[in-house]
Amino acid sequence: MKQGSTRTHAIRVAIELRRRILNGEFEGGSRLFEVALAESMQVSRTPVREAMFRLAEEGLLERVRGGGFTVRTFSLSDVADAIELRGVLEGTAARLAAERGVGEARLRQIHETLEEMEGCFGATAGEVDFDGYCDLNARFHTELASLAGSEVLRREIDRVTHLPFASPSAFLPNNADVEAFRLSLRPAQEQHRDLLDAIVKREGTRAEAIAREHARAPRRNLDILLAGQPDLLARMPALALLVT
Amino acid sequence: MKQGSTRTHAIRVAIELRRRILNGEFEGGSRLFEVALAESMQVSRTPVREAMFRLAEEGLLERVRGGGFTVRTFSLSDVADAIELRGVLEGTAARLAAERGVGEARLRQIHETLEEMEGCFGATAGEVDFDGYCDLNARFHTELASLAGSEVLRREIDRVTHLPFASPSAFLPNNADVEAFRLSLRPAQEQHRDLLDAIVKREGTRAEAIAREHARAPRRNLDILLAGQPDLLARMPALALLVT
DNA sequence: TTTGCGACTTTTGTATACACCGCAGGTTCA
DNA sequence: TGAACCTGCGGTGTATACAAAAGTCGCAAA
Repeated sequence: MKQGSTRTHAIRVAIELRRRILNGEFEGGSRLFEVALAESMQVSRTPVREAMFRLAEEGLLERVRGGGFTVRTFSLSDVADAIELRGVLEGTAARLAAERGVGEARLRQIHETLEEMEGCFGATAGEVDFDGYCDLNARFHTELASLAGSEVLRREIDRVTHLPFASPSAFLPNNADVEAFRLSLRPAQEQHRDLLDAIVKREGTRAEAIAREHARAPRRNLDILLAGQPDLLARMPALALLVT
Repeated sequence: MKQGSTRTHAIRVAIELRRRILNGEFEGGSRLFEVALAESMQVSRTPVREAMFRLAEEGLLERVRGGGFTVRTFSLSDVADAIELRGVLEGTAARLAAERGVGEARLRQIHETLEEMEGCFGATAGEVDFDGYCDLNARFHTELASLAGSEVLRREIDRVTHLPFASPSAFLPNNADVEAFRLSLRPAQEQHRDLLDAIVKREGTRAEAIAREHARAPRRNLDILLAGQPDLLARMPALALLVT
């Protein structure tokens, strides 16, 4: 394996392996063999093992009795639960931020992000800079997770968010062609604004409720896909782990 | 290292290392060296590394830039946040259980646990079987975590609970001599009962609120210790990681 | 005195060989 | 005929040697 951009083999293998898993290159639940992977990536078993430990920590692999790992599979209800869970955690971050108060600097920063997001919307209803919005949306949610000043909470949000279908931008990118998705962005942005408003006004319960509801947008989009666009569904990399 | 009861060296090392960390045998934030540990446990570096990966996953160790691990330290506010977080997650489990409904078998089981706990209380106010109650309390909370039928949520609760000071029975055991603790058990048991009642009646919001409030009991106990019993505080193994 | 460079040391990262465990299939013995 | 046992194979677990990188110390020059 070539000395790529990253530091250690283990990290590179982890990245490559993650890519393959999310691409659906492995059967759901199938076992991963160290030797085979090591050969296919031109490294020894040692960094492969380390990479597998890391992916297990991420929740993409599962330790199996008697040693080794299998690719973890998720049911549709797991996806729904993960989204619900992110909503609960972000809601807690928002509530605590409101209850405890937020420093000037941090508040200014996330407001700035909010205003930048505003710039992604064009004059007419359906006109949106999708990619730009996605990036900024991710940044907004990262900043939100830190807003309560709790490292414990921030970590946990980070964890849940790492599941590909539970990220704040899940079921958004590469789908600008779905009318319903584009139109859902404006209300989402309104929720962002209301959320900050509630935090500033120290309205913890309201902030929590808004954050929870806001997290459900991807869930709605998923339902739309399930109902009407199975072809698009298949193109979603986040859903390769789904077992039907 | 002798062939102990468990299967692999890596697991044994992880257990032993966890014990040492929780015993406070390492300075907070201090780095752990693979060779030194390997020698002290009479194994090679390989299982030691694996053990450290596992403990990092648990949140007891922290990866440091440039490789290696340090012992993670927690501030008092981290402890408070972890307890709050457990409350939020158990609250979610309770709410979802109420909203979705719970199967007969599971419901009967957790009710059984509840009744067993009742048996730990004696005739007079302060008379309690402390150890028995602790065990059953842990069981009750485990069953609660599964009650919503969400594997994703159950895992996350399990994770947070593994931090020693965030477990449902934290700041309970070995402290039967503290009057305030013993007296707090009866109200706690009432909350258990109310919680199940809310779930059975499908009152999700009420169930969530009770679970959240219930999780704060350890927090109150911690405050009591902080205020009046610093000597007892020092005897708490869960708090060895605390940096003041 | 301070700063920058370079060799040395320490510690982690990787490859590899070997040990061990479970399992499947065949063989042998009652 | 069936059951117990041997045995080879595919796989992970562990030890160890070596490579590479990061940190450390001292020395020299400005």
